[in-house]
Formats: sequence, C-alpha cells, structure tokens
Amino acid sequence: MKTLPIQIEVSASLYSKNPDSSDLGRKIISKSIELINEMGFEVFTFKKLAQAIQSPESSVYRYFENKHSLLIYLTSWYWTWTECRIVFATTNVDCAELRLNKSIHILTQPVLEDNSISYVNEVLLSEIIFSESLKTYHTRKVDEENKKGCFKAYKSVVQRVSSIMLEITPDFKFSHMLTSTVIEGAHQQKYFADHLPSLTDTSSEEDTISKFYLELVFNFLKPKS
Amino acid sequence: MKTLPIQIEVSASLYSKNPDSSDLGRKIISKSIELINEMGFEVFTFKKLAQAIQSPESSVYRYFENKHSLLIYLTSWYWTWTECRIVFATTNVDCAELRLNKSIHILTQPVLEDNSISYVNEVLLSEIIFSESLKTYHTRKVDEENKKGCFKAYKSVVQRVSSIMLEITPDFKFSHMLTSTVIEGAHQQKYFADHLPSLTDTSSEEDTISKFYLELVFNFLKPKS
DNA sequence: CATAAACGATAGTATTACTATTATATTTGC
DNA sequence: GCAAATATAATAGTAATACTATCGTTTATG
Repeated sequence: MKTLPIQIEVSASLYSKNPDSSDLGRKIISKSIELINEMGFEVFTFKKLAQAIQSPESSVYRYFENKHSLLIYLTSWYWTWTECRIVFATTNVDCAELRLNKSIHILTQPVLEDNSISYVNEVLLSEIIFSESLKTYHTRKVDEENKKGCFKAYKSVVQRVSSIMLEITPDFKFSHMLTSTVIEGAHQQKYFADHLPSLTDTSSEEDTISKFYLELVFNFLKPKS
Repeated sequence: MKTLPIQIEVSASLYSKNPDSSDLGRKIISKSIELINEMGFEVFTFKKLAQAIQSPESSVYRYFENKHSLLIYLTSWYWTWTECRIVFATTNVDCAELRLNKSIHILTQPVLEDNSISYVNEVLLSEIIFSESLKTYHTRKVDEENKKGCFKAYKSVVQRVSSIMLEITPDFKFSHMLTSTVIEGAHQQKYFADHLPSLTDTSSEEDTISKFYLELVFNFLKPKS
C-alpha cells in the first residue's frame, strides 16, 4: 500500500498552540504517542511527558490545556487521516459494495506500517485509538466538547461510510448505527481478544474481526433473498 | 413484568467486607448508585460518598479498596441479576428463536422499573451500566482483575446467550463476538443517542436500538435463503 | 536591531486517593 | 449480663496529580 504524503490539519479549536508549528510541539505529539502506548492513558501524565522530552511541564501546558485535550487532538488527527485513507482507497472504484468492503477493512484493522515521514507514528497511534479512544467522549463534558467540534473528524468518517451503505440499500434506516457499531465494535473486539478472550471467538486467523464485521454488514444490508 | 425477589450474591473476592452484611454497607451501595448517576463515575469520590451518608471516609474503605472496586461490585451485581432475569424470561420457552429474542430485549433495553424491595435501585444501576460499565475493564489492571474473577458474571451472561445462538445455528463461528457486540453496542448506541446523535439513527420510537440489534442478529444467524 | 513570542526554571496550590491512629459504640459468645 | 471481639466515628496526615503563576533568557520576525 502506498503512503499518503499528506499534511493532516487538525481544527484550531483543539489546541492552545498548534503543536505542528514548532519543534517542541512535534516532540510533544510524538513522545506522547509513545508514552500513552507504553503506560496507558490513565497512568500517562504531563509531568512524565515533560521529563521524557526534557522540558518543563508548563511548556506542555502551552500547547494543551490538559491531557484530555491532547487525546482529543490525537484522535482527531487519526480520524482525519483515516478519512484520507478511505478516500484514497475508494476513489475511482465504481462498485459501491467494493468501496464499502475497502472502507470496513480500513476501519476494522489496526495500522501495520508507519509511513515514517511525519513525526506521528501511525502504528502506535492506531493502537491508542483502538484501546483508548472511548475515553475521548466518555466524560461529563461530552456535550460541551461536542459543541466545540471535538468529534467532527470522527463523525465525518461515519457519515462517509453511511453514505456508501445508502448507495447499496437506499431505504436503509440504520446506516449510522451500523457504521458506528462496526467501528466501535472492532476496537472492542480487538481489546477483548487481547484481554477478555471469552467474550470473542479468537482464531488463528489475523483478520477474524474484519471478516466478522464484513459479514455482519453485508448480511444486514443485503439479506440473501 | 413480575419482579424477582431473589437475593443477588456477589463473589466474596470483589469486596473487602460484604456491603450486604450491614446497614452501613447497604447505605454505601444505594447512595453510591445515586451519586455515580448524578455526577458520573469520574467526579464521584469516596469523600463525597462519605459526606452523603454522614460517615467518615475511612469507613467506606473498609468495604471497598477504592472506587474502582466498587464499580466492579456494582457491575457484577447487575450482571448476576440480569442473568437471573434472562433465565426467568426463557425457562419453559421451547423455541430458541423466541428465547434469543427475549434475551436480546433484556440486554439492549435500560431497566424501567425498580422492584423497590432491595436497597439497590435497578433503574439507576442499569443507567450506570449503560454509560459507565466500560470503565470496569478499560484499565491497565484488566488482566490482573480478570484473573481475580471480576468479570465472571458478565462472561456468564455472554456464554448463556451464545449458547442460544448455537442452538439456532449450530455451526455458527461468532456467537461470542456477536453477543458482546450486541451488549456493548446497545450501551454505546444509547449513549450516542443522548450525546452524539449523528452517530446513530434516532427515531421517535423508544426501542429503535433493540429493533436494530434484533434484526442484526437474526439476519446474521439465519440469512434469508 | 528591536520587540514580541516562545521557552526554561522554579515554586506553589487544591484536590484526590488513600493510610494510620485512637476512642467510642455495638454486636456476639458464653 | 458481661467480657471480648468487631465495627464505626473522628481526626490527621501523606504522596501524587493536575494544574497555575512568575520571571529571566533565548529565539524568531519584521
């Protein structure tokens, strides 16, 4: 698969100072991706991040209000980038079924290769998304943050995939539910496979989860008749 | 629907001192359900709980090591109770499809009536489960807590519903994945409907979510052929 | 070269999540 | 009915977290 040399832009409302605009900012992003991955988001603190990049804690706060804002930034970056990947994989594909198939693959499989151009390690970031992205919106401040546009990038992905479903089955009433069920479900099943395997049906195959959700979607959209 | 006058027993490994064994313990449970519901699990603290029940914070710690253990206790109580409800609703029902149908209803709909016998308010508890139960296993300590049996009650429910699916389609390969997708998906979709509606397909009907997952399951298990 | 912005260094605060201690109730076993 | 065990109240204290504030120095930018 070719890499995307695209510059990902994250909405200015999601940071205090654009981390993409300075060395320190980029170091904050790339190091925080590493650390959140290693220790998990709860254990991760700005103090630890600051120590790791050898800068004072207060400098980190100049970029992000708190670690939650940083997580929102990272997930927004991920979803913007993922939408690019979907667009890239589906333009000039005439068949809607095939476009949906490719989209579901992108949404349900963790990223395996880092393009290693940017300061963002996409492999590690995708792992963070799979295991921690729930925490972006499972807070008391969801509504407030939703108004601020914190989840715009995610919604846009859901909207795009929903539209493909509606091309296949125009009168389908549950396109958004089905899409978000697939995305969140795939994340969850990956987590279960790693930690609570009796909640899944693990197999030797790598892409059981993708196959499951592909079948789920196509059985629902086009029940064999 | 009839109420269940059953005594729910929670595994002794899930508390320091059994809250069911004293007035204070029962007050801790019933007040914490109220407070977690009001303010959300993150904002909830043992200090606030202690103030609300007019007891010192240290007394609460005699029952539960920390607030996370309390949440695990509450979810275990909920899943044990829910399995009872499933058993109650499905015994003496011959048709497996109907048993699955009833089970899915129980799993995808919030509880609407409190039996008001016990000190547990099941309506509020079910709301906590829908919005916060993810937090029981999304921690760095999942594996450790899983070994301790913290998620046994939940797994038992998943196992039971999986078995019904296998009665209907004996060679089905994804019964656990499908069951956990339905349970977690229903929780998620309810949350989305309340906070991020563009990720769902809201409608005036109350039970859109149940209908969606019912259709999802039966389309998958028995594709019309 | 001036001046604004960014950064480093350091200090300090409120809150959280506990732990510890001791005195006073309350239950329980005999 | 009383001693012994246990439960609870009352209070204090600690380490870590999540910030906020100040200020001098460096580094871009026009």
